[in-house]
Amino acid sequence: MREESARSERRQRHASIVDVAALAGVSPSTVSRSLRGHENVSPATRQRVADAARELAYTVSPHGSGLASGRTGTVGVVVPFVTRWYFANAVAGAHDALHAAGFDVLLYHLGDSPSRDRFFERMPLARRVDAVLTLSMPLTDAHTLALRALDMPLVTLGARLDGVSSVRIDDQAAARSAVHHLLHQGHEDIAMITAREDDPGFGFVAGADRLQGYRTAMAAAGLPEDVVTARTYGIEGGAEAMTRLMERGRLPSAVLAEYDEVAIGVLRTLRRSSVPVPARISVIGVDDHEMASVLDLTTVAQPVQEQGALAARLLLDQLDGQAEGPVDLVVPTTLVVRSSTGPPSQS
Amino acid sequence: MREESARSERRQRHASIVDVAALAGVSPSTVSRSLRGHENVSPATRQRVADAARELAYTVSPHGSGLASGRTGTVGVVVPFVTRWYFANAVAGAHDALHAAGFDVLLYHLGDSPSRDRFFERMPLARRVDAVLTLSMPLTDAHTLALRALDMPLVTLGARLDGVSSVRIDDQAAARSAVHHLLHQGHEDIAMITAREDDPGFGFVAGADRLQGYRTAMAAAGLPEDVVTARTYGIEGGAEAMTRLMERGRLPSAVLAEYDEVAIGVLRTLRRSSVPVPARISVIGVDDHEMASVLDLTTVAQPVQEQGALAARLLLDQLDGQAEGPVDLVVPTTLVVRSSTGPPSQS
DNA sequence: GGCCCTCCTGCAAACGTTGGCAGGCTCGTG
DNA sequence: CACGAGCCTGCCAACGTTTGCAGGAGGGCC
Repeated sequence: MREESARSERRQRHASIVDVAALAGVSPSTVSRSLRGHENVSPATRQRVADAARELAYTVSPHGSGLASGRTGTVGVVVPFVTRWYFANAVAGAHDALHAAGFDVLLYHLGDSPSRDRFFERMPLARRVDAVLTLSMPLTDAHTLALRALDMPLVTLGARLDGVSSVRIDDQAAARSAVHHLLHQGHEDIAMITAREDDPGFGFVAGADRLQGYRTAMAAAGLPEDVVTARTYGIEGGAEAMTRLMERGRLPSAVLAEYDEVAIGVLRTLRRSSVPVPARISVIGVDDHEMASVLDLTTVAQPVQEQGALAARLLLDQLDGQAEGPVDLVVPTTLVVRSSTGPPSQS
Repeated sequence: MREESARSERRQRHASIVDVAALAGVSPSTVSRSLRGHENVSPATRQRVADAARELAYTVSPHGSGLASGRTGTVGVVVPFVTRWYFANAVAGAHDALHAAGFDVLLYHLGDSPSRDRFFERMPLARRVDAVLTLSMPLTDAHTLALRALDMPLVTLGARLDGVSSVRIDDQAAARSAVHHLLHQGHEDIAMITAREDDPGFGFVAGADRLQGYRTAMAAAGLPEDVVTARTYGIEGGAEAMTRLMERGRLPSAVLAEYDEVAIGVLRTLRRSSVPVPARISVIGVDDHEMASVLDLTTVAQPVQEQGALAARLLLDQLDGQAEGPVDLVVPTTLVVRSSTGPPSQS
């Protein structure tokens, strides 16, 4: 009791716009206009207001402002797993661009499929944000419906959505270029490891496209497909899938992993089984994960932070009303050859 | 013109609490109370309100609510670099705990030292959040002052701050236990690589403590110190520092890295120089980074997501007024022995 | 049957800002 | 000197909730 009242007394209320107005000797409206550099405010007034605001350490209340203007100054960034390299980097890129433009970032870390469903059902974004950025998520129809219903600027990263701007790489081409690299080195027995294609609960939505690229490239070369689907995502998934691949008896001469984390899992299994890379088997991934350089993993690199920033920029354009309609930005990838790939063994 | 008016017409305004009230045949106050399950509302009314709200797809406006109640339902999470494994995991842990408690997470990705300063000067957190969680950041006095001035619940992760609750590991003990492991294997020539100790712009604030732990353990064993400071953080820093260490001519028999990413950089340099690990040199880190298992890196593991969740819980307790005063939660670490450490070579 | 208490509900006043509207002042021009 | 055109500025009505206060209805107890 006693303590509580003491505490609430000590907690000095924030200065409000009327306090600033009083101190500056003007009306609240003038303060509002002045502080936002809006319309025509005389330099003298502007100065007085600025001084008063600084003296009172005034910050505009997002609630008051949001209520009156209908804008929140906040963008929602929706991501399945921040802990994964790709997402963390995309979030960082997007955050920095948005923050620089004066927007706050509300992070929604969705996790697995069921929590994802719950999220889209409750749609907590409704009135909290001005725009939404979704990162490479496998979206069900219900999800996209919920997103569209928000009726606000929307950009997707790493995935296509009808009528929505997006930033991504050409996943099919990336996979093809990986396959071509292997073909070029003389491989003919190339397996692909995908991450849970059928139940996309955890996967990158890009998986299907990369698989398609692999198929196209193999078919064009007249070679048979060999696809293994990991039972879980990331390193563990790759490790487990590679184990299964080895248990089949006959080892392919090269493996294309859907993304680098899978490839890293593959490498771990191979090392533990003392299968030499690339002497006995070549491994290639997609992403150019931070660790690829450490593990000497050959990979098809994509610029992740840049894509995040690009997506943010698209969002900002839409918020400015500058946007011409949805665009689909496809950024280039580059093959980074390291020593996890090489010519197949003679045998 | 035409288009625009068409668009704004189509954009159906959100249902407000008075719409719900009208539909349910009650007053807005009753809707408010009912929806928050607050005071006593008759079951019949509660049901009618719930139905009306569902029918209109009503969501409370955070702005209206925030303005009236003074609460934001939002927690600010401040992090230097989300792209780093430790931070991404801590953010994930904290987010999930906060989200489960009904809070939104405003992410502030600060980056390097200058942007950090700018952030704390402008203090955009002021009226947007109910509480703040800062993740292992080296905070200057100006920073902590700005944080305290917010006068709201505050928790730090991976760092101590006077009068503020914190969650962390015992960094000195972690480093000591790493050194003891090496001593136990017979090493006497143990170097430590720290990440930019003097200018903590990028580093974990824990670095100083880990260094201290190393010093204490070495002194207790009667062995001389050998400290190398990396010029940048993470993998690249570790790689570069190891290069310098090798250029000195005499190689230590073991290296303790301030954290796993540094150790990973060390391993990269060693592999590229064909220095066998652990035959010629042992390497140990701290964290148990996701990649440690892939690289067979011996390390002192700490539970990162759990610490994030724990920190969130502390924050929630403070928001509930349950907190007894600041606590300093120290979670245990475990030595995970893999094959990057072994007895020193006979030579 | 009357009185008091409890339970439920409505009223109205905040909360802090924005933006349309209108009015006053100043300055330039004829 | 009069008139018109800008510039600046203030007034006021939102925006959507929460919450203290008060009042009405219904039920239990004597």
